[in-house]
Amino acid sequence: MAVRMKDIAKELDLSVVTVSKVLRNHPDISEETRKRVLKRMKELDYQPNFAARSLITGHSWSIGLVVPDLLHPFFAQIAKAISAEIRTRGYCLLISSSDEDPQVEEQEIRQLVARRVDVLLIASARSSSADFKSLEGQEVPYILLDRHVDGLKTNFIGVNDVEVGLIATRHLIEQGCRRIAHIRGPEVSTARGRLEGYRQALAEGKGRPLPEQVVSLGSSGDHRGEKGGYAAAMELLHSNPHPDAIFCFNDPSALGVVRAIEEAGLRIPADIAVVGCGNLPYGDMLRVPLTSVDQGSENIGRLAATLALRLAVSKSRPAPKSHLITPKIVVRASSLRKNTKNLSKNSPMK
Amino acid sequence: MAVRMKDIAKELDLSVVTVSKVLRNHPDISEETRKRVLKRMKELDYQPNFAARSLITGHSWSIGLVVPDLLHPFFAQIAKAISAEIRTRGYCLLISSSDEDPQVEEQEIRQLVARRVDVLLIASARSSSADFKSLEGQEVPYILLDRHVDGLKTNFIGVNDVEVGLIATRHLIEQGCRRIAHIRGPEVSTARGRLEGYRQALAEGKGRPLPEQVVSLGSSGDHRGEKGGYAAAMELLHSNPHPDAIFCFNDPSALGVVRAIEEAGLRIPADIAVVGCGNLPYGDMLRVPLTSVDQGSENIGRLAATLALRLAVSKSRPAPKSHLITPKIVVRASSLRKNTKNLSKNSPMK
DNA sequence: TTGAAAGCGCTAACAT
DNA sequence: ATGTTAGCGCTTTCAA
Repeated sequence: MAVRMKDIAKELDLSVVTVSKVLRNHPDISEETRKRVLKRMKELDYQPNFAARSLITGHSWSIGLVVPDLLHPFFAQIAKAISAEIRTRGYCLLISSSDEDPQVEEQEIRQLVARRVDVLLIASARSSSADFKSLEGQEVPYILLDRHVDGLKTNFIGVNDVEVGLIATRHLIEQGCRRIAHIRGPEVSTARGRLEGYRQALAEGKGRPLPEQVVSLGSSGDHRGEKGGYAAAMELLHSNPHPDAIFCFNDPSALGVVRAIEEAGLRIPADIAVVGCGNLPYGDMLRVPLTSVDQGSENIGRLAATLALRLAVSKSRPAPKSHLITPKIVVRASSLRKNTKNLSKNSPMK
Repeated sequence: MAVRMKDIAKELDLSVVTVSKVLRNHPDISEETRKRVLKRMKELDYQPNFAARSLITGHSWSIGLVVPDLLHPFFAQIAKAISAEIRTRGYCLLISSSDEDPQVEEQEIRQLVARRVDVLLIASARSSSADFKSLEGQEVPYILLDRHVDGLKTNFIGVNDVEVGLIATRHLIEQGCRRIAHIRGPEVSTARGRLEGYRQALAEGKGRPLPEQVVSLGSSGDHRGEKGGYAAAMELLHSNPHPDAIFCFNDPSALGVVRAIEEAGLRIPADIAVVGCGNLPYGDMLRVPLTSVDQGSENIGRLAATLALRLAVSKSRPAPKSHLITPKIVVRASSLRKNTKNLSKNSPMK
């Protein structure tokens, strides 16, 4: 067995309580005793038993994170940022990748609740507020990431998705595009918001609103969305006249769109401009460097960690907070028809 | 507070023990009692307290994973695969991203040990076996992933790195390249192995061995290695004559190499062929589709999970096992000078 | 088939 | 400044 407080206490002829106090920097300990205990702890490489500590304090000093897909850079970046942030405060991160499966997500959340994580961070694959009923019942505080649920008054950290749709579409209009299509994502808040922003931008001009043309990615299990984007683009290419710009729900689908356009023998951006969403790593190294809306995933991670730590310690349950990141567009060749002041000078590679 | 066994027991006029037995499917329980208890548990949404259970059983039903960088698709894929594999068995995954920092790694490992994870999976940023002394002392079994440490008899799951270097270099030779350079990685087993394979391949021909030319990526903190690859390529381009092929330690550095070559006004692969390592997602969508050695990260994750689960339950400590994945080359335009039978038919996008 | 007693390793409240 | 007592929620052992 591992070394226990009892062992150290016995060796040093002290009580367990004294040893415990030393461990937690209790003030009522003489310098001498403290030194003796600390020394022996070092020598024996003592590690306190968290299970025992958790049992009595009710805290687990761990934070749970559920994401739809850990491989997706957006979520990986969030996870990484959270990990870095909480580790300095002695917290651990329990991560679970739900594979975009609501069933799995539900089950994993139960797991994490049973393990008494101090806070739960969820980038949910579900969309109905009913799904969160069970969570509301629990006393574990939780934060929704990226995707929120209508009618659920809860902590939320994500991107202003309407703004995403707005700046992407506005950018395309500025580039002279007039038949701008949108490939929308599944029925989650992010897709709805981006669609809404797209529509707002189309309606914004002085004259009559630009025509809207929306197709759906479908909710296939293919997380990369490359295939979905390809299929959706094929549909758009067969319309007459075909669009002169496509704003895509995410970068993977945009890559599929690029492929479809190239196969059709059309040029990007001359015939059709393309804008994605997420600012994929190495977007600047692609065959057609991809214009994309950056969602600041690192910021989301940092903010989430900060809020999580606050919730973890606060005994009372503070009023839910919403935090919206403002997205930024990163303009690259896939949409650059003329020089605009919007062009980011040092097109970030992240 | 959450519902406890005691509450259920009292309500149903049973003892805690009986409830506990029902929970764990103990056979000595009458069908009727079992049903009653199970029903009430459902109604109250009872979640057993893992801390209490762990304290007494000594198992935490959790597995720890330490990776250098969660954002790197290679490690993200491993994490995802492990997560999927262990979740079905009721285990949780504690992930920590060490940022390639040995200090952080050490600290995180201590954390995980203190939390009594049942198994520890480590893709280590360290290279000396001395670093693992403290772990040897602990009773927690651990598995090294991807990078192993010489002289440490331990569980290991990774790629046959010599084979990686061999097939990459052989491929370049087959393509007619004769001045093949290698940009090697930092002093870890993976970099050493690939270098070794590179050398073996150069020596393999009938005539006298092809000349070797090796530069180092340097151990900069830049995980993407894009900058490092660029710098290393610049060095190679200034040699006279410059190489006609470059085999890179990883894909990010290969991207930097591509950039350097293009800036120098040379063609890929006509003037210089490039091969990377890791088979980055969307490698086929790059400006220069990148030939790369796939390391089967998903397999590594699955194997790691399987072995981890075995170690988690076995009371005795089985003899350490090593498991080497055989890498596969995915040939794309960056190295394709002539048609070869090596060209994978359906150039996988994963 | 059920339950009483003991205790996992630690912390909190209260002596001394 | 140090120790005593009690108990966190559960499992294990053994008795009924």
